[in-house]
Amino acid sequence: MQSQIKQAIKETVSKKFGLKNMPDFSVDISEKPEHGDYASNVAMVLAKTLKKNPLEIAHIIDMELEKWNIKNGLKTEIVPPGFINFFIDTKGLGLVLKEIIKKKEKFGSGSKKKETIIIEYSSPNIAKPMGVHHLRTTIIGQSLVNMYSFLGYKVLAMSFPGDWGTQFGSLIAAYKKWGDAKKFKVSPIKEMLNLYVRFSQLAESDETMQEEARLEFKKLEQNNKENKRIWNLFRKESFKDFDKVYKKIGVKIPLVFAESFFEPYLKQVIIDATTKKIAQRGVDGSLVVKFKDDTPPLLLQKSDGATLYATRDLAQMKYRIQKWHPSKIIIVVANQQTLYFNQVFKVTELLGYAKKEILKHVKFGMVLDSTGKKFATREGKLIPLTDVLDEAIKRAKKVIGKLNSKLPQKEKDKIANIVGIGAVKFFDLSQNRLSDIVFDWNKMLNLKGASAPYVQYSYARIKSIIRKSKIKPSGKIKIELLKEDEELNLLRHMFHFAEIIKYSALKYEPNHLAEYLLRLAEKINNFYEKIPILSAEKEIKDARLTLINSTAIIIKSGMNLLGIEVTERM
RNA sequence: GCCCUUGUAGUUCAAUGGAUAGAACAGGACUCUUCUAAGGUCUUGAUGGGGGUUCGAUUCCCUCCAGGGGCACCA
Repeated sequence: MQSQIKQAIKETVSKKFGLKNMPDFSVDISEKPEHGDYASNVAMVLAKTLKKNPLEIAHIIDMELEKWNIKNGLKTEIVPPGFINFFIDTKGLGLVLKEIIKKKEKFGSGSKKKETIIIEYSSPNIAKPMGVHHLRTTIIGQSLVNMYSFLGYKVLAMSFPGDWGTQFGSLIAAYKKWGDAKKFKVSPIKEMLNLYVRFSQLAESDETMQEEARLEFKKLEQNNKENKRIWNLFRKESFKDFDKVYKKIGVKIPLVFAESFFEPYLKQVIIDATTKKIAQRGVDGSLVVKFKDDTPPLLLQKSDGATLYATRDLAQMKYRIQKWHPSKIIIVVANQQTLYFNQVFKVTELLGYAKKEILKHVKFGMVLDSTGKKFATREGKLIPLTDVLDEAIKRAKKVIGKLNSKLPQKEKDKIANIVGIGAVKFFDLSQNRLSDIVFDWNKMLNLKGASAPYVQYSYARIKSIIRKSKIKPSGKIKIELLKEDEELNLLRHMFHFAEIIKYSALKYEPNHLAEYLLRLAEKINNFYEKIPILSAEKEIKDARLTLINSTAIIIKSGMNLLGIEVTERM
């Protein structure tokens, strides 16, 4: 509807005023009911070019649009300083309700598109537990995957785990020095972290240790048997651990291409870079890309011939582009790496792999420790993600125990899982992704107020009413029976579902969808307080049940797009 | 030093150049013989400072201040 209104205005204006270059104007979703459902600023934008009073322009446009409005179930109102507000009439609202009932969980989804979008996210590092800081990339990435799929794109969800590089030289060196096979077998992840921390701390003041690490990695790249064996051990245990975490948070990433996968492709990148004269070989043997502008140079090969993260990233860019021809590659990685991706995107274009424009770094703020600094794994300050999730489930369980003691234990556990994990995810997804988050247990595990449980609770209450009604809503829509403000406000809000998803996906900002769901829950709660359903007269009861049933569909659908489950009881 | 990013109630966060800057938590006052009180109603309270562009700026530009991050042999 939003885009239809905009298009209609555009046509009307160019016809009426004969404007060739239409200045950009907006058709926004109104924030307040008294401003209608949509509002346009077109008259104010045109005021200067046309040298006319904006109110006068608004009236002219409105008159021209009148027929079109009636056809589409819209009424308009012109308000100073020159807004044109559009109100959807009851007929229009009835059509929406009908569509929700018909399409169910597909309501708001887009038609199938040919474009392929690659979304790279999560990408944990081998030999380290997944920490809270992996939460953001994993959850934001997953919700983008869900939204773009819903909109009809062919989405390739992909992760690029770090299993190669000098840090594995450090680990192998440490394992050879202090490794204990027994301890390793008992708790491999903990042992790997210990080795890494111990080594890094010594290496900080000891140059020879760093040299040793580089040497061990070099040997790994040259296929040294013992080093490869140790590395495989690390890899196997790590992937097992990742799978556990993914299972717990309900994330599935079908395509996993670890750094080491691209080893055979590195040579070609080096050849591309040298033959195209993009990179220069230094006297010490290193290979560096220098940029024309003031972007700092990017190293592709060390003086000892070993490759770097950037080399492997470029290899994967080439691989992906040639294999899938994506129209967009979205990479969900923290703020930290902004400069790095600038460099890599530039080189990708210089090498002729793809235009820079199809590459998008979706960056986000970092999770900081209580002192406001970043979590440094090297100093062993990491908070494992599983700890956070377990604590969330524990807290949810406590609340359920207090409020809903009649449910069987098994169902209670299931609900605690959905609520606890949902709360953690929603906390992250409901805020603007660019700001840093200072880690705080209470903040992250909030189960009250503007949170996942708030939305989930609203859903459970609707479901409870539907269960108690003992009748199936007829599905017949008699919109004239819905007269109360609370009913119409609810419907008006549901109307915008599809637009919000599009907007969220386009901006790569799931928080708009989260905000939308909070407001939807708020509206259903207002409805719940004031409008009786079960005790209403038969026809009205049926209409109201149809209405809340469709609200439930949207809540579920929206929460699922954020990667959060809902539950029938809680 | 250069680059990226953030700064909004006591606290944690919203706000697509629009209309009276929204929530939540904390504080205060109400609300379960009525469909789940993880709810609802009322209430106190904010755009870091200074310029500029605009009919209109939390949003765009400049500058200063403060936080976080980055700047070739780590990833």
